[in-house]
Amino acid sequence: MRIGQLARSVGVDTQTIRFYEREGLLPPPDRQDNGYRIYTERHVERLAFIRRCRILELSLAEIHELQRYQGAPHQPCRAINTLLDDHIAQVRSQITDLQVLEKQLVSLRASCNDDREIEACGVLEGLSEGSMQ
Amino acid sequence: MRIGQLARSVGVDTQTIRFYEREGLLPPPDRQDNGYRIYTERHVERLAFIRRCRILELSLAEIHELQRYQGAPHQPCRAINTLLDDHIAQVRSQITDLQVLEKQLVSLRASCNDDREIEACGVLEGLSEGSMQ
DNA sequence: TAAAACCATATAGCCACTATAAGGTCAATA
DNA sequence: TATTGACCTTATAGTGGCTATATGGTTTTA
Ligand SMILES: [Zn+2]
Ligand SMILES: [Zn+2]
Ligand SMILES: [Zn+2]
Ligand SMILES: [Zn+2]
Repeated sequence: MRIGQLARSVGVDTQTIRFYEREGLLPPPDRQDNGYRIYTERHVERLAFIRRCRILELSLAEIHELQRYQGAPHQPCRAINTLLDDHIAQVRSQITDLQVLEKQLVSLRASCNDDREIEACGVLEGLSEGSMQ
Repeated sequence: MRIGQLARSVGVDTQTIRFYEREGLLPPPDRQDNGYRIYTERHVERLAFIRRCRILELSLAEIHELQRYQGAPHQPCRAINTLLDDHIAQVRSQITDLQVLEKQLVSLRASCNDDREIEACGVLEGLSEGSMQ
């Protein structure tokens, strides 16, 4: 199949497919005489794998690492699980950070109603006077 | 004061200060005969304002907008409060998204313990077989 | 036969910086 | 006086993961 069909069947832009190839995540496929890329079913699987990883916000580097593990099927899988644990930890810390941020923003927002002049806006005051901890 | 002292007093890199100037967030200061930038106390305040906004993850575009409001002190402040409301909504949606992500990751992680071969790793299986919703 | 749809490469843009290179200026020290 | 070191300048490229644009070749369809 050609790149357009691969793109449609996995739900990715053709540009993204070429990008993954350049980044070494997707092996370079054979070419037709006219230079068009020809993909096989294995490419579909490989690309779908990448997409599922990306949905989980694994980085391209992490995906690369997972692909290397796939090439050594008899090693213990601890490294894979560790990779995922680290990723989970990072997501949790992002959540925590955003929750702190949300509290600060809500508290700032509470310092003003909608019926003031900008001069007297509590939000702008809060941002200007650095009463942030 | 020169750029280094401004940078230290606000806790920013000198590069970042020049970057803000290029982006129109910080007004271009006067120059000494040798070309060095000379900053005033107003620049300190302005830069500190930007930094406090950035800590709250307001975008440079949003900061720009806030600065425009500062120039019209007798307008009603509704637009400012709306800007903040939108930002809070965005932060909350990020949190929600990350919480969904965390659940998916934890469930994937639960499908494997640390004592398997990569071939049998539940994590890799889950990523390969697309049993994701 | 001509238009529409597809393919190719190369390049730039997004965000908010951060890093590097290559050089000019100034004060203090050996 | 010569040189070190700290400071300043501009210009350019890199980060991540795409996405958009420009320019042109190829295939399919009407
Ligand atoms: Zn990760
Ligand atoms: Zn207000
Ligand atoms: Zn925002
Ligand atoms: Zn495992």
